[in-house]
Amino acid sequence: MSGAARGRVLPAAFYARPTEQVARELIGAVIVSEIGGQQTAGIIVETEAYVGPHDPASHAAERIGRTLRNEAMFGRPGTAYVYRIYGVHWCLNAVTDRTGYPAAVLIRALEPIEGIDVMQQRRAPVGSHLPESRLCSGPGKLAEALGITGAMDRHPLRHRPLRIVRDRVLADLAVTATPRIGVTRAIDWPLRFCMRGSRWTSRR
DNA sequence: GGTCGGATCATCT
DNA sequence: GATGATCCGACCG
Repeated sequence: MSGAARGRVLPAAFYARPTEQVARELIGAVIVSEIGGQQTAGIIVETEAYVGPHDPASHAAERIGRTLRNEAMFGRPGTAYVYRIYGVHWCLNAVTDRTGYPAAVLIRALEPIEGIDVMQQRRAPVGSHLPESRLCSGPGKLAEALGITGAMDRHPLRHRPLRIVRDRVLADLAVTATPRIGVTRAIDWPLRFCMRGSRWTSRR
C-alpha cells in the first residue's frame, strides 16, 4: 500500500455499535480497493445511516421485512451490503449494529487519493473528462470507480480486495449532519454525515 | 445556476 | 404494473 492509504483496518467491533455513530466515525476513514488487481483508494467524506426496521427509508424497514435483496443487512457487522439501484448503479454499504438486526451505512462520496487514472478509466466515457472532484461524488460513482459490484455483497471489509482503514478520528466539529439524499420517507431525519467544508461530497 | 427525462431491472403489489 | 438510498445529458435562464 502506498503512503496515502495508510491506517489500521477497522475491526468488526468498530461496526458493532449504533449505526449513527458508525456513520459519523467513518468520515475520514479510507476505502482501499484492489479489485481486478488495481489499487484505488479514497477518503470517505459523506455517509448515510439506515438505522433499523423502525427507519422507513431503509431497505429493511418493518413494512418490507427480510428479503433476498436486503439479506446482507442482517449479516455480521463490518461486512458489505451491495445493491443495484435503478437497474443501473451499484451502491456500497457497511453493515452495522448486531447480527440479525438490519442496519447499515451507505458510503456516498470519496476524496480520491490513489489510482485516479484507474478510476477515470472505469468511469469512462465520462470519467476521463470529469473534474477530479466529481469522480467519486456519489454512491454509484464511487462504486464504479473502485470496481465494486454485487460480487462484493457480504464481503468482510477487513480483507482484500476491499477494506476500510483509519489512522485518526475526526473531531465531532469536523462532521456535519443533514437530511439524507434521495429518500422519499423520513426525509427530515438528519442521518447524512459529511466532512465539514469538503469539496468532494455529492452536494456542497 | 436550475430542472427534467431516460436508462434499466430486481423487487414487490 | 409501479417503484426506487442514481447519474447523465439536454435544455432553460
